[in-house]
Amino acid sequence: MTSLFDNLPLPGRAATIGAHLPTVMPPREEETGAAPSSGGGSLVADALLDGLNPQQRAAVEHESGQLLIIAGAGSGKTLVLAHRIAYLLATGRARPGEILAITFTNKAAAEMRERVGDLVGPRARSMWVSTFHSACVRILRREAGTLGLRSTFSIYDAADSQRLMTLVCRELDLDPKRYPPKVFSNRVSDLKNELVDPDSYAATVGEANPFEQKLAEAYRLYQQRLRQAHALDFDDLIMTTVNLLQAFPAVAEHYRRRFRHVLVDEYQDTNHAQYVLVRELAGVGLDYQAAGGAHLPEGGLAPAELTVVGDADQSIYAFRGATIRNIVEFEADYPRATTILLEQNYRSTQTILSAANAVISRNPGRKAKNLWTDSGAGHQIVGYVADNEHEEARFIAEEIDRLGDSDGVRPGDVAIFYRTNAQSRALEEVLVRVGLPYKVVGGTRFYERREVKDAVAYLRAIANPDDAINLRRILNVPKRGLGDRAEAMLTAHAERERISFGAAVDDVDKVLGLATRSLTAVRGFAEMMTGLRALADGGANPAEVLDAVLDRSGYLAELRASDDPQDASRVENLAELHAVAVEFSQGDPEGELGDFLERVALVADSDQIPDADAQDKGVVTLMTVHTAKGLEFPVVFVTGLEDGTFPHARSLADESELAEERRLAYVALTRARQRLYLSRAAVRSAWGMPNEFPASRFLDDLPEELVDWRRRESSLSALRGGSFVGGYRGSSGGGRAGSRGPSAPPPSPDAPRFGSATPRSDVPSLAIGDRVTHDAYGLGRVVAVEGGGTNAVAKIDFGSSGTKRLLLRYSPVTKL
DNA sequence: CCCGCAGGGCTTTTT
DNA sequence: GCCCTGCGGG
Repeated sequence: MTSLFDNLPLPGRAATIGAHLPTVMPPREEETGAAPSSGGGSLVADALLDGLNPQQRAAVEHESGQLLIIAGAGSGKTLVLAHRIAYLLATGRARPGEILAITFTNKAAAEMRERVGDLVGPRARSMWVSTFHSACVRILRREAGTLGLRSTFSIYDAADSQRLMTLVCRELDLDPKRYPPKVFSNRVSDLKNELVDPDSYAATVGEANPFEQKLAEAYRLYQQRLRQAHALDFDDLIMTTVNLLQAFPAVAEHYRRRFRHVLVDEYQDTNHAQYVLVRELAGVGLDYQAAGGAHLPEGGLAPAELTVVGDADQSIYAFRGATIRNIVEFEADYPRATTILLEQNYRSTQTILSAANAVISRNPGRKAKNLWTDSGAGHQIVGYVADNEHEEARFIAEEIDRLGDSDGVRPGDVAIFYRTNAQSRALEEVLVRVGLPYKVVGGTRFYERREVKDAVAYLRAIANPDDAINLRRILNVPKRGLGDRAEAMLTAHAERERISFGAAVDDVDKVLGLATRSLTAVRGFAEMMTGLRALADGGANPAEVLDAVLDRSGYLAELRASDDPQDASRVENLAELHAVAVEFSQGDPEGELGDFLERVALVADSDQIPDADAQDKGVVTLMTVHTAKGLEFPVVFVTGLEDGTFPHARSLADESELAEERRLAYVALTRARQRLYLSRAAVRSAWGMPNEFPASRFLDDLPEELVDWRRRESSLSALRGGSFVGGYRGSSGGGRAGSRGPSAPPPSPDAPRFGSATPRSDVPSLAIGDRVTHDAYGLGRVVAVEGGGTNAVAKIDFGSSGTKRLLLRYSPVTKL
């Protein structure tokens, strides 16, 4: 009903596959000798093993079957993968076209391509080195016909999907309070990541559960609308490819014959759909495994060699469906698999590694692993407790400045990490003030800016006339006097005639109920679009099409005419988009509009990370810890180490979420090569409201001798009588005032008390609506409760004192 | 139909 | 503290 295959004859179960494939390389038994490779010039396989440690070498040389490489942070994972690919080529065990290497980000893919290219030269070109998503797009474009899909299908990003879901919910008359489109959108994403289609979901939904029933309805309609628009959302890219491979054995066989070596990077971040995709592509099904691994179906194709690389301790994407099970259970999934452990770290000092190990070792149920290095202890970690986020930022800026003067550290050597994007503001303010050049990676992304999305919407609507979401977005942008009413008439016409929204626009003369004014406007719009499509079809490159769009639509003229300074920066952003298009055409003169749109759709935050150019002094890089994964910097500041910030408040109540936060902290710490700074703010404002936060539990785990505390406690806690030993409590018994701290006056009886630094054992159990009293804020009413037990956080409305979110364990709150 | 304003919700993390 | 949505006046 809602699957893409509805109107297509579904082949039955996989037929037995005939002829043996001609493309498999003749097996070569022992290839360890220094055989100069054939096509690759003077490349000698042995040279690829030079300088590798024994484990790395084993990972490069390993032959046949499935290989799991557990690669600790900084253990040379990318090097091993690149060398393994080059080694496959150099020994003649594979030809470039037989290799499929999958990464998560474009940046990682580009790096991999470059490194392999450096090793084997231009023949690396015919390998597929790409992200999960772009590999799927490539397959889907090629096989679009099989699916009854236009090969120029649109790719909807999260914002597009959410808009569509909002429309769908409205169409279903759902109360946005009870059934928030955003929640629906996320749930649908989860379902797709689990490969649950609308029908099977509907079948599992309990009758007594109205929420799930509505969700099932919305999912079905959402999927239908996507298909009508010839659009796929991010999750569809994976799910649809899996469906394709499973429903059409001939297609699956084609790719299995082609890709004899499948390599997957960051395997710990794969979700279920990606896991199944890998299995389908490699042809290593569980059926095969169940048969003992030795038996092949008659005349069948031997499975591809599968190499996966990952580190369970760096799995930080559970929230988007990644499951650590895929790597933890790899050996169970593939009983004949070989596992190689890379524990020697080539990135960080022993001090940094010891700190990271101390933090991660607290995670329950974790396979023991210990990173080590022979590069020495290095600098002590620097700890700092600031009074608030502005002071934290000031400390960081001063420190960067000082390091520049005393140690020649350049801005480009430095990265500042935070848990959530919102934290970047305070840091940016100070960096601007002191004049340190910086760049924020992520956050409000370039491609999410309104004007950029508008321009891209034009391009998408040109490439795919049925793309209703994007057409509707631009129908009245810039203003053409076409409002809700005109749009509703067009929609009604489309439904009556069972044509797409885009077709209705072209058919405007037959649309009933349109005012003459509107009719003229729509006609003008339709003619413009027709003209633009003709231009694109006539071979104009993306930049030229974009030019025409901005010009003929009047979009640019409108912005230029405005005296709003924001509009001036919008023009600049459009100019930047244009530059991207020009650059694209230079890199790929044959590239068509669809190719450009694909590039635009699949960019990630991490793709805009500045290269720390040796020439340049570079800029300080600010980003979330998630974005930082896979990167390294000589100097790293990890900020906001507070319980409630990092770990995030929403994870405090759940053990598995807390474990993920801990892995996140592990990732953060292991990015640092030489110097690591850990800071926290005693008070941090969110929603313009200051809140007090206790030290992060992760700080507790650090062995004391590793950390040089520049400031141990906040003024506030000193004021309170120094009952707070800033930075570390617990492990050493906690207790007395830090002897280095300023001696604190005894608390005056009427000084406000905001919280107690030592956790209380009698956490009051509160429910929404309870009336409470707080030692400082007075009477209040509980408006929300998050978490439970000792980690409970309550949002309490104190009337004139405002609404506060309090970690009850530390707050002097009494239930009335 | 367009614009301005008020109010509510929002902050995890992303291909 | 910011952005989007919904509402009312022009």
